[in-house]
Amino acid sequence: MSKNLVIVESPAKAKTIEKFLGKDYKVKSSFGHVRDLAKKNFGVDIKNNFKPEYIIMPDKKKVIADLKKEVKNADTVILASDEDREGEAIAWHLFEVLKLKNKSTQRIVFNEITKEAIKNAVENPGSINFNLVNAQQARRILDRLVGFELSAVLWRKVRSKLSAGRVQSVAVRLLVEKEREINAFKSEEFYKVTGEFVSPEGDRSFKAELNKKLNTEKDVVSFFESLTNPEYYVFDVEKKPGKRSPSAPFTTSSLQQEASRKLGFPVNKTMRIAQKLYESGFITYMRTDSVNLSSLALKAAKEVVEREFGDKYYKKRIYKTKSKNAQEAHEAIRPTYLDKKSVSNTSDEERLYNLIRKRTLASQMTDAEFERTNVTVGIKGKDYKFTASGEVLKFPGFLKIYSDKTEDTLLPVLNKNEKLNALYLEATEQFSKPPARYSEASLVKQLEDKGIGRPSTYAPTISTIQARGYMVKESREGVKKKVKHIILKDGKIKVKNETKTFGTEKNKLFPTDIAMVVTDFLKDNFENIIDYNFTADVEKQFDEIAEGKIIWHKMIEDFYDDFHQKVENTIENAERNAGERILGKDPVTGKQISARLGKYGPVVQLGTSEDEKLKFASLRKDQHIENITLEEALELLENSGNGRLLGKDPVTGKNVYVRFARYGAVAQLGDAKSDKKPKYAGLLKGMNIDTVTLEEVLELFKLPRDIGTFEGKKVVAAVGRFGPYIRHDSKFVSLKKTDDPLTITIERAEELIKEKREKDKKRLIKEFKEDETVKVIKDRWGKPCIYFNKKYIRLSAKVKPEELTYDDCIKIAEKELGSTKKTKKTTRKTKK
DNA sequence: CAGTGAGCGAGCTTCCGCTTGACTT
Repeated sequence: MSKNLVIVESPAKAKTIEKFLGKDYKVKSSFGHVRDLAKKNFGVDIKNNFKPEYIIMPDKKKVIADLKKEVKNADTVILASDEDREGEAIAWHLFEVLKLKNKSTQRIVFNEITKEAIKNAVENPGSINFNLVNAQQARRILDRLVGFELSAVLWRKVRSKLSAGRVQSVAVRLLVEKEREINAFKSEEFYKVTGEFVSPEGDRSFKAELNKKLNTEKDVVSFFESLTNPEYYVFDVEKKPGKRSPSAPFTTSSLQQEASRKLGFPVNKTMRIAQKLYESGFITYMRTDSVNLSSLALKAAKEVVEREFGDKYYKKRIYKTKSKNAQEAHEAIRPTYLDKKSVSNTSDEERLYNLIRKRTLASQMTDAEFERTNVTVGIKGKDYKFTASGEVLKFPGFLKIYSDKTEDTLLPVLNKNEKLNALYLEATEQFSKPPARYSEASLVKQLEDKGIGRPSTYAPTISTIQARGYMVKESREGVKKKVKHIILKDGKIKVKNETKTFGTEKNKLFPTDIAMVVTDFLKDNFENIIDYNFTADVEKQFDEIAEGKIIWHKMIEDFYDDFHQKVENTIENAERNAGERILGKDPVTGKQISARLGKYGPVVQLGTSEDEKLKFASLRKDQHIENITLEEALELLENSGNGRLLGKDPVTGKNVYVRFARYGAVAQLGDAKSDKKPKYAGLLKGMNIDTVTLEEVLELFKLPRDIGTFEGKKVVAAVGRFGPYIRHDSKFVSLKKTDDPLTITIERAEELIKEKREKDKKRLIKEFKEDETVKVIKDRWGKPCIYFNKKYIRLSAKVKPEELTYDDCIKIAEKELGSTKKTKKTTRKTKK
């Protein structure tokens, strides 16, 4: 019988600790918070000193029931949640919910999971720190009040189901302001001038760059023309040593950034894989803001570095956190066993583990040492200079393990005043770059720098602002621009025109129109809440609560009085905000033209609500309320429903357009207005609305195409919502990337059909005579499920899929679909 | 798949942080 029950937050941690503590201790986990504010009435009694009403979170009912059983069997309950504000609150909530007694309850903390630290903690128990608990309650209640009241204002003034909050609204604001900076950015052209120089003997050569940017083609040409019989020489050679130090071990945020940069992982993928590594016992906890390594880890790092690389690579380093608002309840993210070089066979886990291991070891290694050489090339009688720099690694230090793309750039040995010849000079036209858009990881970094959000919320925050329609993550093709390339060789100047792509974006975050409208609205009415310093300001006050200097509900009251007044004012006075921008007047009808958010997205509108008849046209995907011009709006209204006119179909004589539709780019045969039913065809991958030709589009209208018969049934090739496919016997088979629906042969189609049948057979677990459309099959992830009414219903692990009968399946399906089916009202459609 | 867009207004939505599975098409 174990006499002591220890409760920690994470089950993986529980397992480890149980090993350290021996038979008298049972270690269980609370799985994080167990209680939260009720939803009704905000879960806060505003008139009664903001008294919170807590309820057990629905998904924790079972956890609590289990813990209650364990409590009954224990003499002493030891609350061992994390050593921070949230952890202290968890301990208190457990105390309350489990109805613990002061006498038989202890509170312990440790920030290192080692046998020594835990034994030490158990031997020195304390009690719950209520100041810290109150600081957490203040944090929670403030977030609830701000979140729910602001969201409710948005529902009334902008659009239903929107959200706002202390963290997410600032994240959205960052995206919006960056986007506007980029839009306002005026790109300037300039010329980068470089030359290749060579010693008179021809044995040593190097490239160097002019120390001055030239702005126009004219400047370049006159500079080149001024170089009649130029005398180049080595003006200066400078050598100096350089050093680079390793970075601190990983925190959640820095891990997300590096995994994004080096492995191309989105933040949620990084966290999912890190969680796996943690659960398998390979790394320490992955949600942390600490850069601290335990004494044990430091010792292990020393051993591994000295063994693998030798003494002169080891250097003990202690890092201090720089991030605001850090709670440091955990260690930095590091391997649990540093000498373990490899962990598993899935390559993503392996790669992330390797990154963590190398970063940890590197953090305890010596500096990398360089020798940097700067060479300046002069021209006799001119002020212009060319410069080149080279870097040679003298001692790798930590770079031995944590490389940062450092290649030696070698310069030849050169002597001051030595003569040089130029093989050629060249000038390439460049454009100054606008500020970089945020990626997921760089947005997280920005939030962390401002002390907003916590390690456990970075990834969820990104998902939330995306789910609310404030942001899209996209890759966009750059714009092709003509650039000039001017070359001076053998005293002759040549000008070449070249094409270069600028501004290509890969997996970047773009704020939507609704994000701009909401941000402006919040800025106008709740400036202080989405101020970048708001979190830092309230954090200061939470700290004072934690130190017992101020009373938590007084702090909330001070904040809320003012805040709530603003909420009331806004509801009363602010106009409904659809982000309307008046663009001007229609030169034909004289009616007003405006751009705003419509029910289905951004639109331009002809006329005002007083006018009899309004006309609308949706904005294209690449157009925004922010910056659409009157001319563009007129064009949209003019072509409303049509799009870019490509020409006429030679057969029917009808107009052919390409336009954006609900699910992507389509070609359209016939006018939306005059023709009853235009014919549509989805564009193929690689076709672009701006570049596709009439000929290519006319080909598309040949689809669906009969390609022959197979087993006595017709085979048809076409393009659908999910791409090109063939249909046979009312079954669909997707085409492979290399197949073209316009040219695919019946032979190839047969192959694909057979392949699909084979695949389906492997997926099939069971089918029924009663109804052919109901099956038990494996889903995309290989998990057994019921296929019913074109939907997949996942089976719980307890059910044996092979033993299911038809009736069982129907029962499960009805239960699942019935319970999740929401009473969705169909919008009434009226036709005038 | 390839249209729609006001207002009418019932009943819904929403926050941040701490944790894992269960879930996804």
